[in-house]
Formats: sequence, structure tokens, C-alpha cells
Amino acid sequence: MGGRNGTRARTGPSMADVAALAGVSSQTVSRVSMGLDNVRPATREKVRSAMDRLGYAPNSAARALRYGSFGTIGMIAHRLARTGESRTVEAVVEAARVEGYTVTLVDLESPTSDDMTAAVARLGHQAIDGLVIVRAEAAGPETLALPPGLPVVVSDSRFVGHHPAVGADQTAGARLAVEHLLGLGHRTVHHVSGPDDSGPAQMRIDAWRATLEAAGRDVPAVVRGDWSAASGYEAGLRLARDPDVTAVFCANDETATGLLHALHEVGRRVPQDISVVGFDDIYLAEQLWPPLTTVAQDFREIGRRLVDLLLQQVRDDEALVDVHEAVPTRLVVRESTGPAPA
Amino acid sequence: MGGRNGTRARTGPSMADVAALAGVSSQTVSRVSMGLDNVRPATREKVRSAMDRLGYAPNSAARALRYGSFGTIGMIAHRLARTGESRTVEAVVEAARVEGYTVTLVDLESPTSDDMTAAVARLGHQAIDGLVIVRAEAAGPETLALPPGLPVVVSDSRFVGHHPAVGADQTAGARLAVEHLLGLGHRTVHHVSGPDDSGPAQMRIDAWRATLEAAGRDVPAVVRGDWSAASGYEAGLRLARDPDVTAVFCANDETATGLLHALHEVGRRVPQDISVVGFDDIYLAEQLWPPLTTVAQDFREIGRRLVDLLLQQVRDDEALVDVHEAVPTRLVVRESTGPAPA
DNA sequence: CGTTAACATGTTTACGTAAACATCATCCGC
DNA sequence: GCGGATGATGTTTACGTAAACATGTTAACG
Repeated sequence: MGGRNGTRARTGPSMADVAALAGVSSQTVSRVSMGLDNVRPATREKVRSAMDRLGYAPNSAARALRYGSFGTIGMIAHRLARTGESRTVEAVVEAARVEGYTVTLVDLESPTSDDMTAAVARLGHQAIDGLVIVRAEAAGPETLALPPGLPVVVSDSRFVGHHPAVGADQTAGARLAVEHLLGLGHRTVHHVSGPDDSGPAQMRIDAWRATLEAAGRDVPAVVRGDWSAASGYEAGLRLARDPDVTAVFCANDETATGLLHALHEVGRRVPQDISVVGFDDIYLAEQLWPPLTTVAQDFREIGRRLVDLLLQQVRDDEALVDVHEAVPTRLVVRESTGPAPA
Repeated sequence: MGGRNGTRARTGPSMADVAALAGVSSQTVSRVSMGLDNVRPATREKVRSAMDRLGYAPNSAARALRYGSFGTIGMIAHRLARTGESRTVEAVVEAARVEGYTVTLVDLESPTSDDMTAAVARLGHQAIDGLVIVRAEAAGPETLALPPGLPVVVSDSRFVGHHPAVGADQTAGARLAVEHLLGLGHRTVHHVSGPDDSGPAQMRIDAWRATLEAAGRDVPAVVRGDWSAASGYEAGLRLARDPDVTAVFCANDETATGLLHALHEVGRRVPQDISVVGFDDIYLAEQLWPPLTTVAQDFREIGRRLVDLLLQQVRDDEALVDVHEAVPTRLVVRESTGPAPA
């Protein structure tokens, strides 16, 4: 694995050292350390001062070994500075904190199945009680060799039936976006999608198509993106050439940002000429120009439920494979959408 | 602390179980597990299949206890979905992966000294070999009660002399931004700053002021921001009222985004009427409208050096308090800056 | 065929903590 | 003032791993 110090590393004073200095047994030190009350105040004080003098801190490895628990959740993500990713990471970290857990992050070099497997293997050797997998793009549920018995939750619904999953309600969200645009009088809605191998991206595509079909509208060809702003920019340049395009639904807000850029550049006005809707409601969405109409994901709730579901498995020691929770999304209407041009 | 399962948690099969099934000693299992070569192929195979059958995974707590090392770096950040934060987190996680380490994240509820102390206390009980503190806004170096002997690095230079620090070269970066604007003919440059209690924010203010003074220009009053896009928006509304304002240097790209929003809204053209420069070079900067001229931080390099410096202390077991590395910044000129209006 | 080296494998031990159990002192009521 | 209860403290042990040391087995060479 590497990374380890070959020999003994920083190992501070142990309970035995404190005990020797305080003139008590190490068990008494343990009692003080855990805050039990069956210790005489005078003794407690002796131990406390010995701890302070030596700079004692409990060894969490030993504790973990004793308890079989680390108070730590593992999390696998790819390119975590991306908007959706970082919001999810933040939310999971926050929810974990409330439960008294910390989060250990591993990022993937690439979202390939191999890298995912490597990451899982590395985390399997790490000190975690459970695992959260965020947007497992390329890796399918079958290809994942997880340590048996390790509780897992996933924020990608392709894993339903394999692992419990929590995610935004992609389908309803995409429908909201498309219906909003149709309601403004647009004849149809174009879509700049996420990458092929992403479950959420596929769900947004499907819901977009289904909504158009249900309304009896033409379904234009999907413009492939990859979540990036750059792909949105390119898509924008392409779509702007077609004067029939009056409404675009982007797979995420970054893509939408790039699209807006392209439209500004070629002089198409938003929303007068073209309306744009994003997905995620990133922090910057309301400060873009124009402020972006988007489908808000409740990241905080998603993080909370991911952690809940994970800890439920950790505590009860049973897998919940069939669970799939869809967290409601809501449309946030700002200024990037307007009535279809006459 | 909380969070622990009261009784024994998931504890899979141990080496002893594998050894029993394979008919060898646990030490042989250990050898196979560690990939040593002094095991007969036939024996290795027996052990391997026993491992597979039982679903054996090494217990990292026991390993950590044995080695005194976790292969894990702790990281404290606040609001980590923020641009600069998430880029730094990403960079540190990536650099740590290269070194064979994972990163345990704790986010602060608020950047107060109390919360910081609580976070440190919680991490002190966690399984980490060293600690990275990112932008310790409110908490000063003195107020931090760190576990003695725990290697620490900080990405905020107020900690120089207390802990080794790595950060972007704020001063040079701010100077680049201001000189760029002066070079375009602007008489002076206004500044929307970060929060009072931030070290980097203060350094950017100081460098902005020093550069203006060195050029013999008027130094306008600082407009206080708080890193957020919303604060940039408000600052923008305020600054737009003053027709003398032709150039604004924002403390970060989010603030700049909000500022652009405000300027668009009131009809001031960028860069024809007002030039805007940001700081950070977030992923979206080049896709904003107009694409944002900004001071790029080399987050990847910062992350790498933070991890290097930390692991150096971990491995050599000595503190490097006097180290302070400033990673060069560079100006990325895009379209939000232009010649001063005539 | 015997001696020895080289290698494979087993045994013992320590890492730091905390539960379980054992012991010892103190204080209460009669 | 004595038996028993209560509470404080000490002792033993196990958690899973891997280093250090010990032993056994095979092969090579004279």
C-alpha cells in the first residue's frame, strides 16, 4: 500500500505512562479518560494533571480495535471540486458530524471501473465503518468488489437492488424543468445531457423525452455533454446556429453556465431569444447572468439520508439492498427563462 | 464523542479464522496478506482461497495499532463546497492519494474559535497521522489546542511561526491584478475584500493598497465582502452608483461573479465601463459573462506541498514551524478587463 | 551419505485500550 | 464493634496484526 512509516510512528504517551506518573493503575486512567464517575475527585485530579503533563491523547487505533468501530465513514467521489460533488460531500460531512462521525475521502483518478475498484480496495484497508459512493459513473454495481459485510450506500440509482440508494428525484426534476418551459409557450425543449455512463444523466434524458412525448412535442436529438461548463459552451455554439431552438434544458448548472456564455458570445439574448434551465442550483446559479432558472437538489437532505441509511446498517448489521429514496427536487425560477419568442 | 456502536461492530473474519480454515498458522496468513514472497505457491493458494471463502479483509485498526500509523490525514475546513475550499480539498486529497494516504474531513459549523477547537478535539480522537487546516478564519494560532506531537500544516500564513504554512502568493497575486488594471489606464482600482478575520483577505487588501500607493494613486475605501457571491452583488450595486469607478479587484471569483451580476443588472458594461478582476480562477471563471480575468492559484501545487510538508513531519517526527511556502500565482487575462473608458 | 545453508512455516510477544472480574477500604445499621 | 453493602481501585484478558525469534524441511555440495 505504501504511505506507511516503515517503523513506529508518532505514538504519544500511553495510558500506562500516565498511570505510572499518577501512581494509579491504567484502568483508572481509562476511567478518567472515558469520563466515568466512579473515581474519587482527588484521584481524578491526579490523573488529569498527569495527562496534561505528558500531553496524553487516547490512541484511536487501540480504541477502534477494542470497539470494532472507527466513527468514520468512507466516501468515494470523482472530481470532487465539481459543483454537485462538492455539495454532496459537504452535506455528507455535515450529516456525519451530527452523528459523531467523520468522513474519509478518496477521490478517483478517473471514473473507470478499474480506478473505482482500486479506490474501494484502498478504502477497504482504511479505517471505516461504512462507505458512501457518489455518482459511480463508469463502474456498474457488478464490477465492484466490495469488502463483504461493509455497509454501503450509493447516490446513484443504478445500484438499486445492489445497494441502498439515495438521490434527488431526477425524473420529477427534469419533468418540472421541461413543463416549465412548455408552459412558457416553447414548442419543444432541447437537452444538453451529461455523459453516457452516468445514471442520473440517463434519467434526466429519459424524463425529458417522456415529458415531451406526453405533451405530443417533437423530441430533438440530445446534445451530449459531460457535466463540464466547456461542454455546455460547445453545445451552446452548436444550438445557437439553429434559429428554431428557443428553450434548452441543461443536465447541470455548469453546463448551463457554459451555454449562457456561448449564447452571449453569439448575441442570442437570454431569455428573450432562448430560455435556459439548469439542474443542481449551485451557489453561483443566482448570481449568473442572467440568474439561472434551475432544478434545485436538496443536497443537505440527500446527505442526511445517505448517512442515516448507512448508519442504520452499521448499527443493525444488516444490509438494506432494496431501499431507494428519491429526495424531492424543486424548480427555482429566476431570469434565464421567459415566454417563447413570438 | 458519540457515534460508536455500543457493542462489537462489524468485525469480519480474522487472520486466525483464515489460518484455521487453511490449516496454517496466522503468521503465514499475514505473510500472504502482505504479499511477501517467502511462501510456497501451494500454501499461498490455500490461504488465498480460504481468504476468499471467508471474505477476509485485514483489520485496519489492528494494523494501525501495530504500526502506529493510519495512512490518513485529517483536514479541517469550513464551508467546503465553496470554490477555493473545494479546490484545495480536491488537491490535498489527490496529493494524499499519490502518497498512499486518505484524507479525513471535518467541516466546521462556523469558523469560530470554539468550533475550531471542537473540531480539533474530535479529530484528535480520530485516526489521523497529521492535520491540514484550511483557512482558519476566526481562530488564531494561539487559541488552538492541538494534540501535542501531531504534525500540522496550515494554508493560512497567519500561522507562520506556529505551524508550517503553504499558500498562494497573495501579495504578488494582488499586485499583478492591480498592476494589470493600472496598465490598462485606470486611474485607480477599487477593492471588494474578504472578511476581516481572514489572513489571506487581509494580505490581498494590503497588497492592493501598497500597489496603488507605490504608483502614487488614490486609495479608495475598501468595500467589505465575505467571499460570497451575494456580498459581491451588493458591493456591485454600491460601486455602480459611483461613475468614477472604472476598475474593481475582487477578493475572489465568487465575489466577482456577484459583482458582474450587479453591473449587468444596472446596465454598466464590462469591460467597456468597468473592468473586473477576480482571484482563484475557479472552474467557472472562463465561462462567466464576460469570461473573468483573474489571479489563478495553483491549487494542485498547494495541495501537493501541504501534503509533502505534512508527511515530512510525520516521517521525521520533527516539527517545521518556521517554514512558509508561497506558491506563485499568475494572472489569467480574459475579457472582463479592458482599457479605461476615455 | 552427512553437513550446512536456504527457505518455509510455526510460536511468542507487544501494540494501547477497556470490559470483566477481583480485591480492598469505608461507612452504615444494629 | 461487627457483618454486609457500597464504592474505589487493581489485575487479567482479549481485540487482530506483524515483528522477532525459533523450529522444521528441503536441497546442494563435498
